[in-house]
Amino acid sequence: METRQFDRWQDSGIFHPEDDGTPTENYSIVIPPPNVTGALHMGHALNGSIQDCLIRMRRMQGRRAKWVLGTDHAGIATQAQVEKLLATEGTDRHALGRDAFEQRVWQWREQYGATIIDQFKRLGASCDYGEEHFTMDEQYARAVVKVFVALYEKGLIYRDNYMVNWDPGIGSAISDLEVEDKEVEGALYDIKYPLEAGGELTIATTRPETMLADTAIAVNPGDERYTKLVGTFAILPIVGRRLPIIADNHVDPEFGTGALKITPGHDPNDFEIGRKHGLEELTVIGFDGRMTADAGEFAGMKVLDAREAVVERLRTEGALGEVTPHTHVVPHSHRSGERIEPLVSLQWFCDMKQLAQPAIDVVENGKVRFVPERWGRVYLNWMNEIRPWCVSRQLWWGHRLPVWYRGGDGTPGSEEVFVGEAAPEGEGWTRDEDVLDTWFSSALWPFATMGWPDQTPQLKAYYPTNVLSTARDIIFLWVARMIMMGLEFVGEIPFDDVYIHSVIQAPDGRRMSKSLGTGIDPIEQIDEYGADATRFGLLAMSSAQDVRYSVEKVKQGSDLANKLWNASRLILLKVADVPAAPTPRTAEDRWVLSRLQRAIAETTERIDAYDFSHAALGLYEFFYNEVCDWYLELVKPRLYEEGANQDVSANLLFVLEQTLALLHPLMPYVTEEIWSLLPGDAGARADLLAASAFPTVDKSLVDSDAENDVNRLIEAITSLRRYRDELGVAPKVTLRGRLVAEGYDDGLIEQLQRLARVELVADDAASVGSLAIPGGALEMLPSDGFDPAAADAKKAVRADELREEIARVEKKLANEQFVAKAPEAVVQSERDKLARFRDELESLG
RNA sequence: GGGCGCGUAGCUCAGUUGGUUAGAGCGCCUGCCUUACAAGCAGGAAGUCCCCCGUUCGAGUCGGGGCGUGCCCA
Repeated sequence: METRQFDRWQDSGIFHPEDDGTPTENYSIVIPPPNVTGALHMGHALNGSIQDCLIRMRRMQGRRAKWVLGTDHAGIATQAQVEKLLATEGTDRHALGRDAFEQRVWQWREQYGATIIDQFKRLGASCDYGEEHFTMDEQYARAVVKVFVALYEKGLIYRDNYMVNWDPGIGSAISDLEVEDKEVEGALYDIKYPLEAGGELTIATTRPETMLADTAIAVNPGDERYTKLVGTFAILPIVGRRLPIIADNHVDPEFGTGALKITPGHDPNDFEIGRKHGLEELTVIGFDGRMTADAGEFAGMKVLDAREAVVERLRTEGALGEVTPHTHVVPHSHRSGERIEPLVSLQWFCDMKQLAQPAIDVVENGKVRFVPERWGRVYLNWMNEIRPWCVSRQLWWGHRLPVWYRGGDGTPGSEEVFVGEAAPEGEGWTRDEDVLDTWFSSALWPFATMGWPDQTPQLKAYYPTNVLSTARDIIFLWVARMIMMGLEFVGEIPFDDVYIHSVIQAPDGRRMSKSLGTGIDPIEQIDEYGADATRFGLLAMSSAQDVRYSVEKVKQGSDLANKLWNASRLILLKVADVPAAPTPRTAEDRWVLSRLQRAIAETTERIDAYDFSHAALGLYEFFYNEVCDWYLELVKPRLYEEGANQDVSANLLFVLEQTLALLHPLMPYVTEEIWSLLPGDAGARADLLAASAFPTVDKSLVDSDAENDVNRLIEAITSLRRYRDELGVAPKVTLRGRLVAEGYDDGLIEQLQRLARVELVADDAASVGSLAIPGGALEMLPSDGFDPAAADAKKAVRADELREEIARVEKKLANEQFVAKAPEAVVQSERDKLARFRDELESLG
């Protein structure tokens, strides 16, 4: 069923709107590009449901609705996958060579790159599948090069020897955002540094092996213990180098001994201090994660082995003090999981300060709006402290830097540099080996997918897009950079709204992750419960916070789908073949049409406000509790009439049709399927629900009086049912009673009798029980199956409750402050309440 | 260290600018194979709204403090 409907949508072309009109008239979303290596996870499934809900509603509202689809080449992740594959073949990328390796990656993409897109189709996502973008497409690559060159020419991209996060696992620098701090059980080693002037200075460190590259010792200028030492020298154990003792505010006097060894080549903080004080940057750890030749006897050792060896050597020299267990945070690569090695390296950086300012402005002035609002502040905090971005990666899979070098004396940095969109003229140029950070290209996604740098019709029709829907962990990686690049290169924000959706956690509250074994596969949920139920469930459980995965909500969705089927079966089986139209004749007709108007208004408002949970649950409530539980039951007598009632048929069809349309953005499949069964000109709907109009409120159908009347009827029926149940009256027994209440016309009285199984008679015999209903009371008359003793007991319980409530309200009204200060309406409602309780107590007799 | 959340029924969560007897789904209990649906229907029980103090006629909601818990940034 799902495949059939999906194909009908696809074939109809509605997913692919023309490149006409303006971005204001049109509605567009670019998908946050999923990783080409990836499979659909719960976050994608939720985000897909959200975006599809928005797109489908706008499309039904008559706008050109375009959902731009594609994937990200994900440099590191993809390269790692292919390298793993090569390893199983007993080879590696170096044996293959760069060109062959790149070909293998492309091959790999051909084979696996469509997985996630196929999975989006299963979800029912109405993306424009006619164009599938990829961050490594030829046209896209042009955009990337153009941006790089432009930023270089502006002086914002530059090459520098700077401390980077080196990931020895993949052999590349990575950005700050790809680094994750983890707590590690280590030790704090006290090392004694002899002082030139005599004596020694003990320094605590977690990384003794880096001492080989120490070039200073620092103390806090306010630390009186060391004031005398500033300006003097210490001797580095093992190596024998003279280390100046300097003063720097950065040193925490509370940590360790208050004196800090400074290793500018291997620690980010030390690097800053080193640059400030003009210290030498020595390197003893190499890019391969082993000690370099400058490490002397330790050369070639792995870092952790060198640590032990250095400690041992210090011990034999008598330079080792106490060693105490110590838990500290160590940066790890988000990519390979390995410990980050902070290394000074010649890399390409992008200075973000200048780009950030306009991107800060548009959020501050509300041009770009975050939902929920608080994420805007998170964005601004980060943007205000933005730091240079290391954009070069020592990988083979990605956009190669448009940079060429010539000459030089062999040391990096001494060459002639050329940056341009095409290779430079002349001999002897070699191109930079490195590629750009994947996120550099994803930052261009909202406009590069639309053909930029060409001024394409698509760009004119759909940029800026309306909303970017994504998870909060992507705010810095994507959202911020997309806004900066959009403003810089198109001169326009990339999207009006940024909707930050919930992160879905495992049912036990832990992170959903494959490695923890806490992941739940959305495709399995779709297999088990259907795409509609999965979508409904995800939307219903989403909120402004993180939420735990709740399979109950998915089941609720599947219950709703089931209910739609069954209710439709009843309707389609019984109605006359008439056009769907609102044709109110009775109170329940006016009631349901009025309730429908409220459902339309609420659903529209909620989706407009990205409140998907209430939109979903509100429609569930409307259809279950109002349409099925009451309207269908109320109209059954008319429906079962000989030859089917024309008015009720038209009404039922109208209500069903409108409900299907309201639900379509949330549950596209089942609604489309039922839609195709509705009687139309040819006895079945040939037109697609997906292309039909989204319901709008018809004010003439709003009828508060009818709502009141039927709500009162419902309350009366429910009260009587409860009363019967509490008194142990058998379900089939029809009671006898006398109605002593205002506001029930003949129609309502008939419904009350039927649905609560009571015969209302004009009999002035003494009552044997009394039940409060809206507008008065229902007095019970003796009848078979009715036990007056039970009724008396019940009456006593109720009377006690009432006396309690009356006392409470009386006390409230006796409070002069309350009567004087509370709004009149509140006071009046308390008075009404009191009157109602007193009446009811009275009626109990 | 700085920041942002969360704590309401057994579970997962709603709860508008403070104002009926605080809600839903699931689970639980009772009854019903009522001709759309037993994957259903009818009804029910169940809450010290984390704790303390304050503001207010009135606090789940606002303010302060505390406890517990999760995340982000440095």
